[in-house]
Amino acid sequence: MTRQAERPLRADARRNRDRILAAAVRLFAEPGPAPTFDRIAKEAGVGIATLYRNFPTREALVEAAYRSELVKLCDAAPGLLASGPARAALRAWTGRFLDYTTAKAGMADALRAAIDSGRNPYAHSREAMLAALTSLLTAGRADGTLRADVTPEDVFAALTGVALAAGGPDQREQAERLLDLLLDGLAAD
Amino acid sequence: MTRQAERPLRADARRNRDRILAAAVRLFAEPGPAPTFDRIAKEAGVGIATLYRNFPTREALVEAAYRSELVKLCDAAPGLLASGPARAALRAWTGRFLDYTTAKAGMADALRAAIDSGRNPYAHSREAMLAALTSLLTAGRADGTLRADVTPEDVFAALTGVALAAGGPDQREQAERLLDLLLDGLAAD
DNA sequence: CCGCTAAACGGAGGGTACTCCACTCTCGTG
DNA sequence: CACGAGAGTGGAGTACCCTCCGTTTAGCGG
Repeated sequence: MTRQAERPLRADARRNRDRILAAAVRLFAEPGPAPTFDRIAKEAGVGIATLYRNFPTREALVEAAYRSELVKLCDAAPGLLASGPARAALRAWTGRFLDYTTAKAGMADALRAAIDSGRNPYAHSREAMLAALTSLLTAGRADGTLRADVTPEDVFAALTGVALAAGGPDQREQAERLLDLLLDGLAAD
Repeated sequence: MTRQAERPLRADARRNRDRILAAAVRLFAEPGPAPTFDRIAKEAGVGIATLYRNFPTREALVEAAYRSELVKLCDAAPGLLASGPARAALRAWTGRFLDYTTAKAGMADALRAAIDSGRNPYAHSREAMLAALTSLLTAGRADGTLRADVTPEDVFAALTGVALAAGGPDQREQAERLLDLLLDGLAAD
């Protein structure tokens, strides 16, 4: 049940998928509780089963709906590295990660699913995040400010944990402190 | 809608509550997927609304069902402190925390709810955990091995984040590494 | 162009969480 | 002991997630 990039979709299926994503982006941007799948399907003009076929879980839909913001987040790493020391760049990037995960309802839970990348719908998000973290960690190791024995996977899991445990609107200060704590743990001795 | 300790329950309500908890403990111990609320109510011999009145969410039921194990976990802190340095005691305790949160389905999510202690059903769990962490952190500060500027609340959130992000059965090694990382961040400079 | 195949469709129905409200029963007071 | 008030009850119904399966339609090959 992997639809992404394994086989070309029929034209009608492609159209429906795009319509679902457009509807989801629209509805997710509205204030208030998360829209039901039924509502998203109606907004897209497709049946409920079509929605599920394209996006088997809510996490998969959230991840796909915010793919462009994910790309922006990951693309920010080189610029941050160019404008300051690696450790500061990593800390800034983690703040942006928190912005990303907490700005949209359900994003932290989507990342939780992404940690277990056996679920193929998330492979793209996972790989992009790991690539960004790899560049940041590599630079920090090279300049001697970050330890060499922590993997991008572990940092990704730690960041997701922060987002899950302290991702609420009134928890931002706590989340920032947890990021500082993580960075302290990542510091080279 | 706070039932715990604010007003004595009628005898029949007390009995029903106890039966629900006994049924939940029994059913949670069975292998396989988490039991439905309907099943738990039937097992307890009460109506579904009675189950909800006593435990408004699944997290509340999980928390109450495993209260005794929570007590054991929190009671372990003094013994750990008596048998070794504070930092090692804290690390050992965090490992037990992970045992607690990952041994039972839904426990990490219950803790996620406990972080926001505005939800009164969780106040007991939260206070007990914070008390244990306070004793561990205080000892570490006194012997100079742990930094003084991190609160028990932040450590609790960080631990819950680890459990949420890396709490699966095949993620134990990663979770242990994240705990090590957290302890490194907590170390005094 | 036509026929065929299988990809894709969507509404109905089942599962589960959750709430409503008419009814029952405990407990406190006289 | 009797009575009344309100705490407590539970089955039916609602909301939402999710899947099944008969039907439709795109696209390929002759």
